[in-house]
Amino acid sequence: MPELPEVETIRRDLEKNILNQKITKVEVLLPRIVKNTKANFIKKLKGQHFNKIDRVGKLLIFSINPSSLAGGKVRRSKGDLCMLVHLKMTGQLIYKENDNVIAGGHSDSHDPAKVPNRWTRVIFSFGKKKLYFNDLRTFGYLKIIQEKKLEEIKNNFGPDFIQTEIDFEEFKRRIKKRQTSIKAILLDQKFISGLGNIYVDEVLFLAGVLPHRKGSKLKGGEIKKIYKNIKPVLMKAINNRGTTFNNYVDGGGKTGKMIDKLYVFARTGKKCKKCANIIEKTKVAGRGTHYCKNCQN
DNA sequence: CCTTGTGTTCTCCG
DNA sequence: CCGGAGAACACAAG
Repeated sequence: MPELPEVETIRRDLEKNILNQKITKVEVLLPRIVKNTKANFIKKLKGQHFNKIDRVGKLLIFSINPSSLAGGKVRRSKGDLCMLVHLKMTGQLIYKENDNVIAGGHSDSHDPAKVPNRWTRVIFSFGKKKLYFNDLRTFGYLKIIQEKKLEEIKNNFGPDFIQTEIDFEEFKRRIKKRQTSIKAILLDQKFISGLGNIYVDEVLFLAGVLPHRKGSKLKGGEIKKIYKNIKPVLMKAINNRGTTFNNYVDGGGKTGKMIDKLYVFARTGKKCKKCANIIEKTKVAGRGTHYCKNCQN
């Protein structure tokens, strides 16, 4: 379940490795994963290069430039193209320096530690170097769009606490007028972007607020605690290269180190790290929700 | 059956 | 009846 810290970790890993390299081959193994047709997708990418990777919420934006400009001054115009990549729940972007073809040269391996494997959907080649897009449940997508459409797409995302300064009074005012649970509010990508199920539970634990509480009923002090904990939770997760709960790996195919540092998520039945109470699990906003009823009110 | 991020559709309420 | 908010559903596969 890649959320902001996992997507940001991948973004940074890929920026170090694939920028300004000519895309020599694009293989689409599962056509419906690319949003415009397979033929068009390949045509728009082949022979070009990526010169920048941005992120808005959990969405990655790869800028596409003609390879004749590789390494040179980046000049972008409205007609230029971008590739959007959303990992949804089980998408992966794994970069490999060497040709790491599995034994026998087949791509039907059931070993998730090897690429390509049976969940590999798209392969980008930069000469011998490869970037694999894997997706077990195939909710993720890759899509070529015009740069001028970006503004409209970005408008669907709220600020993310990492790239943007957020005014507390505005944050409080907007929470106060919502009649739904604070968990649903924090999961709402139009309100703030980047948080998913894991980090919403973590933020609410640290803020001492129960997830089912309605936004309108929260006290100013409680909203302040939520506000103050969002950035630290995300930064800590980025510094630990993300949470590998089941499927997530970084841009080099390695697991994250954040799972051991979580307070409540996936700790049902275990002792609270602050008060030794038992962590409980329930359902809020349709999602599995973990909390400590002693530390949260 | 359960799991989840997001887009779409349905329902409710004033 | 309208608009908007929120809830429910759809999606896929293990």
